[in-house]
Amino acid sequence: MIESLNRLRRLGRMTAPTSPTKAQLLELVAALGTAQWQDFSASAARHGLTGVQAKLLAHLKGPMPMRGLATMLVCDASNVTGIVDRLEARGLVRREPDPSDRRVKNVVATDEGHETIRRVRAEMQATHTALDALDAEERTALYGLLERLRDGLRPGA
Amino acid sequence: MIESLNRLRRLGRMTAPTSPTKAQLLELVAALGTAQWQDFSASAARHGLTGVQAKLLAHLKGPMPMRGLATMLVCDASNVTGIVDRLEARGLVRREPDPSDRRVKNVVATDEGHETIRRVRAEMQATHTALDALDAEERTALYGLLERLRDGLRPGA
DNA sequence: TATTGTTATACTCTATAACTATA
DNA sequence: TATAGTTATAGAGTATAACAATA
Repeated sequence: MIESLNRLRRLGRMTAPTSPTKAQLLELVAALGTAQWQDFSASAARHGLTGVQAKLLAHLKGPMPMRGLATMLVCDASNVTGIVDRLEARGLVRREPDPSDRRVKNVVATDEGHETIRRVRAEMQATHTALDALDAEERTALYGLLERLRDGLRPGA
Repeated sequence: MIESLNRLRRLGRMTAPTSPTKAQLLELVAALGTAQWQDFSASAARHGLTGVQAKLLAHLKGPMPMRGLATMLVCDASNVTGIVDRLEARGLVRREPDPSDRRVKNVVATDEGHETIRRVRAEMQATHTALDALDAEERTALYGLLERLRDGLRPGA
């Protein structure tokens, strides 16, 4: 237990001999965010998807109204029409009428849609080896820290 | 020392009672990356900049050739022309000839460019309070971990 | 009246290909 | 020949404003 914490500390000490400032930490978070998005987009592109299309598909666990997708993507609802149009044209999602509100259209992933995003996810996991060195306790600590960072960035999330 | 490590661990325990899987960690890294970019873009927009424009300006510490900017932004060189055009039209950057290679144009931030990006950075720091709770040792550990994550995402970086 | 989804429009970012001027 | 920067072009994402259908 103490050993895993010491290891956690050693991981930090390895590359940052002096204590980083808040500005340096924010810069690194930005670099990590950029790297994450670029890798995800590149992986998506290998499967014929744009980054945004893959992101929508990845969040589509069940039927979701267009409006909900706009909220998830943090963009105007009018944009979702085009994004879903292109995914639907490729047979990766379907639009279904909502039984309880005829204004609403629910978007659902097709089998091919599920399969495609599954491959993108698998590819991401395969190329991310940095996390494999962490044991269960270290992952827990890291998860909590990242969660706090994210909540700090988006208080409402 | 041990106390700060325990605190680090407690921070993790707080919101993740069970050990997260690699998939869950990657999903959280993605969410953090998205949140980071959206906050940065929103801050940039408040100062009349797009996210990419602000990113270019933020990395422009000294004179940089167009080619170097393309490498930094991880995009084709042809895109940089337009991005710099728009920044230059607003008086935030200048193009200067390179003395040693007449093919090269070096981009430099104007005083107004520096001032604008300084305000964006200040705004980001002000809204990111999550890091303030960490002491020097915790920041060091976190920095090292984030660095490892980033390097795992982009082995070449 | 308010909300959902869509259309029309304009702008930015993106890659590709072709061009020029230099090296 | 190769490289730096640009132009032209087409596609995708973005916000704004207006609209029809429904609540």
